[in-house]
Amino acid sequence: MMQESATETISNSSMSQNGMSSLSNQLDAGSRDGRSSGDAGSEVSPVELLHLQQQQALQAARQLLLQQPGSGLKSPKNNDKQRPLQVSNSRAAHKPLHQVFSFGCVYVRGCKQTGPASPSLFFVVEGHSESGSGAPFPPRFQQQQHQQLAAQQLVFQQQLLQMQQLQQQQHLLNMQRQGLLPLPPGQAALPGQTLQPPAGLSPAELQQLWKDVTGNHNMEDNGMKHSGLDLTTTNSSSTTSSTTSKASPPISHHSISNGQSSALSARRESSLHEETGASHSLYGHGVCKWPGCESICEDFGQFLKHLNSEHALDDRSTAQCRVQMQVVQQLEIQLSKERERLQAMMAHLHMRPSEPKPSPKPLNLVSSVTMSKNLPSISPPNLPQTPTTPTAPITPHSQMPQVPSVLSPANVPSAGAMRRRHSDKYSMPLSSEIAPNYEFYKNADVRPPFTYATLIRQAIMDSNDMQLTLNEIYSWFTRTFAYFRRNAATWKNAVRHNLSLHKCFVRVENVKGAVWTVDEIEYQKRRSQKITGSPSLVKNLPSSLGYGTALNASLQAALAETSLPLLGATGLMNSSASGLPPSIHEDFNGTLEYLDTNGHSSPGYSPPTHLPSIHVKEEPLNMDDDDCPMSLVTTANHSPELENDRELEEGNLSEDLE
DNA sequence: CCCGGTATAAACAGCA
DNA sequence: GTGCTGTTTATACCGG
Repeated sequence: MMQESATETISNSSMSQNGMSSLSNQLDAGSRDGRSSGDAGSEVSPVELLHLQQQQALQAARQLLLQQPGSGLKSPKNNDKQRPLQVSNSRAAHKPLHQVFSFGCVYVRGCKQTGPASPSLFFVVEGHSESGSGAPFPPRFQQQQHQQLAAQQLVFQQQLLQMQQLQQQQHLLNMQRQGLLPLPPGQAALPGQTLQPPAGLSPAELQQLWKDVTGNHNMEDNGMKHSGLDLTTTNSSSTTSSTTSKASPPISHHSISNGQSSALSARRESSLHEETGASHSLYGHGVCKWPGCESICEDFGQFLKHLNSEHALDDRSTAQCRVQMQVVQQLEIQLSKERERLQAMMAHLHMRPSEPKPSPKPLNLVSSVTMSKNLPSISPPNLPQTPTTPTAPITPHSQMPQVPSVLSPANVPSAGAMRRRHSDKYSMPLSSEIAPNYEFYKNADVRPPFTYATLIRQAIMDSNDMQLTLNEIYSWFTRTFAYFRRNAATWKNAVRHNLSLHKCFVRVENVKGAVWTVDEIEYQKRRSQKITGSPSLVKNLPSSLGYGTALNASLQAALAETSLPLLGATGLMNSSASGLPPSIHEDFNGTLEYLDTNGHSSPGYSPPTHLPSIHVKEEPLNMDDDDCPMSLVTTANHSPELENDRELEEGNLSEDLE
């Protein structure tokens, strides 16, 4: 089985993109069908109406902008010049989402409950698809199909909504990264809101939807507005090219953003939008939202003064900015993961019919998702913690397009097509990977995307006395991973090989015989060797720059956001940290610690360098509802997700990703 | 293309 | 002799 893994990996990885594309096409077609049927009744779809309205508003805003000297939009000519740029940005920001959108389906928490693993849903999808193609059905079946269709639409609508949220999040991220993110209040409620699906909504409803999504900030701000436009346009009229094309011209916030979030532009915005004193991403609710600042500014002007004086271009600001960049990166990674999950879900739903897989095991369904999630990228599957709670996010990384794509374990005799570990280098640490997927790996015959060394270390760390005999390590492997319940000779040999090979594994003679322990220093040494980039700056930031608590809170909040999917999953499965399956947490040093079901770390795992802040659940000081789209999530976050905090911090310390 | 890390396979030795 | 444990070597893949 191992023999073919290499070639399998190659072929799979090479196929992943294409496979995804084809899937996308299929799904796209499916969504088209669904939408076309819905829009067939009206000449102008609600979406189009809304789009037109938004277009008009945008045009008006553009006019205002064009009248502003030095606005970067001095002339239509300039405008044209910028268009490509804007489009480019837009593409960069939305491409993935668009990709997902093209599926006509969005990840929804609801899916976690019903789950993509729902055979009925799957059947519905299939039936719908066939219906779209004009496949004849018996009357009775048609009725049934109709009901199924409705159910399917509901699910898809929910997913679509989720998609919107995702897209918006990404958009916000981009904006934030560019320093011009006017984060409207109420955004935080986004993830949890039970908004009505775009499809079939009236223009008013859509407007309201967008308002809700943007926290009622809306059309005042070009950026947000455009964002909204993109959102609406993309999600609901991905097939109505005419409408979509109209959306491109607008001079979006991108233009402004590209011009930096200078005081000038901010002032411009302020003048543009009377009551938009808070149009600056760093200013909201009369408070400077610079990380760790929170200075109160009576008005926007004062804020600008404050900004220029207190947050001028210096080492500190630069460093803080750098940290913020990392936060954004984390968020983007998470977004990427979410996107992958969605794609995996869609892939699963669509592949399912063509793959008569009579596996009654819910896990298999999950497995399919997991494996297919690898399509475009990598990262280990973040699967449901329990077969009954198919929620955990798939954690693919767009940076790792080499991920082998395995449609499903059932299809791949050797689920271990992945010859190389993924998460080690590009994805989340083992802890965060395995923790949420604990049950999955335990039951699904999927090769864990971790190196043997990582797994061995985890096994040892997982023990009570931090030492295991070879046999116990074997047991841990088989106990923890279904994948290692076969081909014992192969992986056992590999385990032994790794134990001997890596200096980080130390053999200690015991009364009972020989046991293996982990030389953490050596292990970290190994890890650090793989680290790319200098962590020094970030590492020293909190102390040297006085970032302090606020920064930590910010990072944690961001990380909490990063764990949104996990959170969502967790939220469904557990109202609190308790009840979670054993989760492994990783601290700054990359050491893992297992949490018992009560969220308490097992004795002996507390790393010496453990930072208190890691475990401290702080309310993000600098993150109010305005700038934290997922603040609700953050607030609702629980200890299980804190691991992500640590991951981030760990990431900052460059000690995490192998 | 080179190099390092990793996975896999296998040979080999020591030991119970 | 057999099986387990541990070491070492060889080969191949992959990503930087």
